[in-house]
Amino acid sequence: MIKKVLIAEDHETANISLQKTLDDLGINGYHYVHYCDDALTKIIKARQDNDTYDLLITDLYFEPDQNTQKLPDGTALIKAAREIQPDLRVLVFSAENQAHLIKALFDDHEIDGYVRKARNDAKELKAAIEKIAANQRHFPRHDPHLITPPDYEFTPFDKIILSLLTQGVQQKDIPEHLKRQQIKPSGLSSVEKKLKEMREALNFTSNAQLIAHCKDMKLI
Amino acid sequence: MIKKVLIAEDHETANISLQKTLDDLGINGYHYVHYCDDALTKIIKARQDNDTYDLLITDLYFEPDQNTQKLPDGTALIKAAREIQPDLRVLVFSAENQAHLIKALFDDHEIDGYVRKARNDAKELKAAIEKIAANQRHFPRHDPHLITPPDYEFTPFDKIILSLLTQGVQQKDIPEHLKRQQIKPSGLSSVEKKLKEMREALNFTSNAQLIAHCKDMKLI
DNA sequence: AGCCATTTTACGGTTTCCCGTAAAAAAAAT
DNA sequence: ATTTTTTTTACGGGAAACCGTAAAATGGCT
Repeated sequence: MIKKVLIAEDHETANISLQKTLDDLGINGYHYVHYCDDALTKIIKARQDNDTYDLLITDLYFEPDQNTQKLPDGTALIKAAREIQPDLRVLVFSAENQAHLIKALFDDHEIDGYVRKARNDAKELKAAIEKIAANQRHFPRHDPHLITPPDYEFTPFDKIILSLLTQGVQQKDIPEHLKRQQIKPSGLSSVEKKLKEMREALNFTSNAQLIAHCKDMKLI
Repeated sequence: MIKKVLIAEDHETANISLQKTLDDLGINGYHYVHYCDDALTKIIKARQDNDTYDLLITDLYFEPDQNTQKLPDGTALIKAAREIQPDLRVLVFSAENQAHLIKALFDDHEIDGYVRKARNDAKELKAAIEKIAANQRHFPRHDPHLITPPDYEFTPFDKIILSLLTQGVQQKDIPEHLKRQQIKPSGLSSVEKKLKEMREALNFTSNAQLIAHCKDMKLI
């Protein structure tokens, strides 16, 4: 049964709709906040008062503003919240549509549901909350707008190289940057090999194409 | 005075919040739709019935689904609506944060207000509607998250070149692609000059950096 | 330690890209 | 129609990227 819910969502309109959704479901024991840090504070407080939340509904991305926050995003909030209260159920409500990122939420953070901000999101929210109340997980239904998982797994090293390229560092100068950061393979040949490997894995012909793709995937 | 309002917004939750905002303002003569085409239909019908809308509140981007639509986005809706009813006032409500795109809405489409989906969007919506009711335009307040206007104006020709590069066409092969599409300057030197010009205008050192930037700006 | 497997680096040859200059073509002006 | 101006193209040298191969270094393993 779900009685006490915490909403963490910085967009005021989205927050209001979440509240209305809970009203419609007859769940009136909810609080809402517009910052990750406030959410964590409430979770800690509730734990101390032995009156924990049954469900956290959170967005993934929070826009930074003048109030500096410790928790950078929803994922960090989930991680921190679970350290306080491991049995807290979590429903993520976000516009994110990259399948591998959503999959990672289920796999690595064991979230209980994901609803994408999209055409029928209010109806889907209700369905998700009811499923979670029945101790089921709610996976996004097959959605043609979910971007298919990447055909290649980018390592941190890959991302560093690509990131340097996007910053305007030319290939031949990448080795010195790597050495400065004490990153293990730093030879120019290794950089060339890595780039070739990425291009071939994705069937690309140029680095330009590779960088464009990574930007689309929001990898860098 | 604003009495009759049309809401065009595909995200159900956002749509609900817009309705609630109008309720709070005491405006109860509103209709809402989830598709651009439906919005235009209603505007045409209202015109025929001599009961036109006072205000259109619309999103910019509508996700395509199985219902094929004639109007691709909010901008097209605004354009089409104004042809039916030139005095229709328009408030755009979108997550878009590129200043030059928002500016273009005010300049080219003479919209009456813009509210960005962000932290205090519900309060800002109310302020915007009240200002429009008082025959004023509502410009987004100075917002650090509005992306500053680009330092370089990309021509269609620029975009074609960049687009070819992101598709994996190598530079030396761009001339034949241009000739095939019968685009006027098609020499390799012209392509090189253009790229150099773009890089220098933006203080970039490589094409990789240039492409990354354009992807960030959603220009390609 | 010594040996093997793997990874990393160094080196060359080739292709592509970069950039300046000059020739050619096109457009504008007289 | 001819000159002037601007735009486009062609060409060539030099730098960077690409790619295969071989040498060197690294990391287990007995």
